[in-house]
Amino acid sequence: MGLFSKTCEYAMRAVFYIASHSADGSRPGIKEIAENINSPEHFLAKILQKLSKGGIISSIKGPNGGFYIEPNGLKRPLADIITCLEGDEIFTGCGMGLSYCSESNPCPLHNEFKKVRNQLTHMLYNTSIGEFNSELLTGALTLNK
Amino acid sequence: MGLFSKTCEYAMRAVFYIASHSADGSRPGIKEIAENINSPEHFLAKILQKLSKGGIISSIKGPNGGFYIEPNGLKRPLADIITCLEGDEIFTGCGMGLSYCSESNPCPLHNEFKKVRNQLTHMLYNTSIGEFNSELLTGALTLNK
DNA sequence: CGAATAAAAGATATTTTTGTCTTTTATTAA
DNA sequence: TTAATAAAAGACAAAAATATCTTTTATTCG
Repeated sequence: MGLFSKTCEYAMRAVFYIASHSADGSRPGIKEIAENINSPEHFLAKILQKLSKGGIISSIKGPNGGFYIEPNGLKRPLADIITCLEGDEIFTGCGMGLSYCSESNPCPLHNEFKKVRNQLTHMLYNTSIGEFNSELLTGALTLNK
Repeated sequence: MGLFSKTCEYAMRAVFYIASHSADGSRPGIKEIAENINSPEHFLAKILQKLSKGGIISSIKGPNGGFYIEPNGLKRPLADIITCLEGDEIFTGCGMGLSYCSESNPCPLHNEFKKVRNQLTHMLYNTSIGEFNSELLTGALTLNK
C-alpha cells in the first residue's frame, strides 16, 4: 500500500484532470476522465460524487454535461480533496496509532513523525488544484498508468 | 486511516516493547505484549510470527518462553519492520499511484512528494529498534492506548 | 514420562476498501 | 414532448485488512 489510499490517488488524478480541462471551458465526463487517469469508471464516479457534494468540483447532468471546477476552485489546496474524502486523520493522527499521543504527552516517534507530517501537510496545502494545468494541457505532465 | 496500517502500528509498538524488555533479559509472551500495547492478541501473534520469520525478533516456545530481540537486533532500523511486513512500496511508490513516475519522468507531485518520502525514510532508517529502551523501562514513554 | 506452558499454524469471521452493474433523475436538443 | 445523454443513486460482488478461535508443535519441569 502506498501513502495514500486508492480513493485519494484516483481523486487527486481526476481533480487535476478536471482542473486542466476547466481551464479551457470543457466539461469531461466520467468515462473520459476514467480513461485518462486509468481508474475504474464506476468507482471513480462515487469519488466524484463525494467531491461534488463537498464542493470541490461541480457537475452538470445531461448532454454536454460533465465535471468542471470553478475558477476560484482552482486555487484551493490539494489538501481539501483528502479532507473531503477521508477527514483529517492523516494530518493529525499519531504515527503509531496511539490516541494519547500529543505535543505535551508524545509517543516515542512523535517528534520525528511530526517532521514527516509537516512535510506532507506542506505539500498538500501549498499545492493548488490548478497548479499543473498548463503542463497537463501541453502533455508535459500526464496522469495515466 | 493513518499513515501506517494497523499491522505496522501494532508491529512498531510491539517491537519497541519487546526491545525494551530484551534489554533486561526478560521474554514477554504474546498476552503480555498485546495488553501493554493495546492490540488484539491473536492478530498480533500473526504479526510477530512474520517478524520472527523475517529475523527481526526471536522467540522461544514453552514455559519461560516468549519473544526477545538479540543485542545486535536492537541496532536495526525501524524500517526493517515495515519492509518485513509490507515490502518497500511506502519507500518507493509514487504518491499518486502512477507506475510510470520516476526521477526522469516525474508525475505532477513527484518533487514535493519526494521530500515527504525522504523525511519518512529518514525517520525509519535513523530510528533504531532499541532507541527508546530506557525511556520505556522508566515509564517516561508508553505504548498503549 | 506426563502435565503444563507458550508460540506456531490453521481455520474462520468480520469489516473496510475497492470494484462492478443496474436503475433513477436531470438536462438537452431535435 | 420524446429520445438521447450523462450524472446520481442504489444494490451487489470481490478482495484485502483486521480480528477471533481452535489445534498443533516445541519446550520445560516436576
